[in-house]
Amino acid sequence: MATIRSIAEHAHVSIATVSKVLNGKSGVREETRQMILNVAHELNYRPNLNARSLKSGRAQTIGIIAEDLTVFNTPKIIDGVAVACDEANYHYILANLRMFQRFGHHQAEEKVYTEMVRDAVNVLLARQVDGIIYIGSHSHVISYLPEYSEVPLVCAYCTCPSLPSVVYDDEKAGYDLTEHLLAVGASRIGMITGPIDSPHSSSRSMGHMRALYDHRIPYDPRLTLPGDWERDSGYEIAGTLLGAGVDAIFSQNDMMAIGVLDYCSKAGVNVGRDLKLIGFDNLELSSVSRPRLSTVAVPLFEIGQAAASELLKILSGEQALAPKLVKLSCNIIARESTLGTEAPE
Amino acid sequence: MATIRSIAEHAHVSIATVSKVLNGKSGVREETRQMILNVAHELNYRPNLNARSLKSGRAQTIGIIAEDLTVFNTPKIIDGVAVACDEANYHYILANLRMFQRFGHHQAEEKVYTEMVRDAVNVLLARQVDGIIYIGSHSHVISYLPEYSEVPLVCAYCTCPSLPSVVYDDEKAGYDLTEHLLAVGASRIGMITGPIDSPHSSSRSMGHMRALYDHRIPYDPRLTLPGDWERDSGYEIAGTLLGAGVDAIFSQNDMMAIGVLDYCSKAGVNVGRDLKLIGFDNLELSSVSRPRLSTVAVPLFEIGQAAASELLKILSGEQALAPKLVKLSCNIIARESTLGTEAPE
DNA sequence: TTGTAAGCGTTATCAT
DNA sequence: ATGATAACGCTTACAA
Repeated sequence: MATIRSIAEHAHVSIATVSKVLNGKSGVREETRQMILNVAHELNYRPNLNARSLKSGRAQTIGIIAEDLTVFNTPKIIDGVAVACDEANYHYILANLRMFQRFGHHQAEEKVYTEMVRDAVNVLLARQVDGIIYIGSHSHVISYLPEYSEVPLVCAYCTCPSLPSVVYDDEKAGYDLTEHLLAVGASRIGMITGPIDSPHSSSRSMGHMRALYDHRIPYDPRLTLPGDWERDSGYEIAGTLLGAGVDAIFSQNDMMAIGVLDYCSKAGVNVGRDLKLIGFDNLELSSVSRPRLSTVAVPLFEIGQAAASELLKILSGEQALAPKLVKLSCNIIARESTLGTEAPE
Repeated sequence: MATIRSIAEHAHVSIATVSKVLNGKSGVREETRQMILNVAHELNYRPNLNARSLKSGRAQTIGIIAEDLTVFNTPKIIDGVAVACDEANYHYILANLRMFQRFGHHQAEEKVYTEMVRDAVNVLLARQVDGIIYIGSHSHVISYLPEYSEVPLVCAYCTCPSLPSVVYDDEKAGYDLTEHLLAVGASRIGMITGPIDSPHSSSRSMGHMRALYDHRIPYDPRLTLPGDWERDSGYEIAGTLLGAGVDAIFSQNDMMAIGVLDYCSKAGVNVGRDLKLIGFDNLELSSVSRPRLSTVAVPLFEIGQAAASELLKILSGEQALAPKLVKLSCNIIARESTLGTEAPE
């Protein structure tokens, strides 16, 4: 590999001059400058970033810790981080905890997590990253992040009370989607929530109720039933809700909404016309069901971008490292299940 | 950050001694050794990997170039690479080309790709990676990889004629799945291929025909119809094939198989009993359709692992860098669409 | 405008 | 057994 020194030799100048040229510093005759540039190009010179970082103390690199790369949200978040990094001329190094691959849905002991995270942080730190972004595999509160790491840390798609965190806004999504339901003519809306202890559920429900209130529609609590995020619970609750005479259902995730679709297809309910249905998550599945499912898209890419830009701002000194919660809005994806089938087959 | 020097000071020894201890070299008194280890631990010492790589010339790091991180296969392949790296005590750096995000399905000009790849290689090389794994976003032949990069290069999920490449075995999958269809009682099998110029299609079809031949079943070419990978083509061709009296359909991807399911549900054909149906790709979708779709799972994780292990072998000198094609077997995922519904709702 | 030289954190050679 | 020192490729005062 060509080094700054070999260029200096070929160009018959000192390494300092080469360095200046390569770093775009002034104080070099244009002629010399061109000559050096030519030589560098001929030699196919590529700076050794490790050496540069060693010298300058800044690696222009951030670390990304992903709880699990194979969970469907993660790649898009990383994509967002990557774009923000590119724009800021930063690099990134990835560390994959493989939590889901390792433990599945089972919670391992907290200290196992703590250890895994600590190891990952150490590896990243050993590589001299200037900061770290932690990407949760689902939206939860993280308690096992190092209280104080030597570099700033930002959470994406999860929150840590002591850190800047970027998440999406469940409450607003619940509000917006309810307005959408009302806009397409719903007047009696049933809701299938997740398990009662889910913070997602309570926020989404809150948004729903607030939207109803703002539209002067009384909220009937009997029309809200808890599911377990799985398809079957959607199926069962759909029956109950339909029996109670709802003309719309807000299913708090797509999987349960698919269950609702199952029920309706069996019961001969025309979803989109007789029943307005909306899910949450924008699974690929939702664009493929019949009818296509209206749903809520979580701004994954944007979460990544925002997390990176928070971190970059901290690194540039533009902003202090302080607890902070950035909430990004979700997008309502309106499809046939609320709009109706324009062109029936 | 604690350095080797600060440890030396605290321990009242020279940095050379510290280095020896930290690298497990002999020639240090056990007492001194323990003392240094203690100090290092107290100071929370972490070696500066960049400095180490600068000095030693080896970074113990490979680069991963992903054509597009958000394409569904990619994360699992990376996961495989990551595990292999961890085991070998290597690190990895990711570069994401975002091809699909940038161009969608449109092919950009070849020189655009060439440039993107060259840039990515340069970035990785600037970070002193010892080798590179190139992950295609779909299985294709790559022509735009640098003829000669300064480090070894291995392709995963795509092939490059001049490089070691790890892919899955379409032909064998076609063979195996046909045997599965025969095993569950099929005797007249229709096949929906992709576009005629797709190499996947020809390999899968070849495997299919070979399996029929081996089982002494005459291949009826009129039962093979080309689709376009999309759902609608599955729907249409299903009608034709069913009209021709097939009792099984091999749809060369899941999406078209879903189209077949659409048709059958409309036509009142009981898939799993009256018609055996198998897809290809193991999309999440396939486990959620009704009936659940039998399909072929591509060994993504294993491809990543194998690619990494090829590269690692080359790096260790255990193997020379030479063109080579590693083909991994796919798994048949048998579900209700070929096994029938054991417990109908 | 150009060059000299120190030093970033390591490793490794060669003295002591 | 231990330590002094050069070198890896680079940046950056400072000197010329």
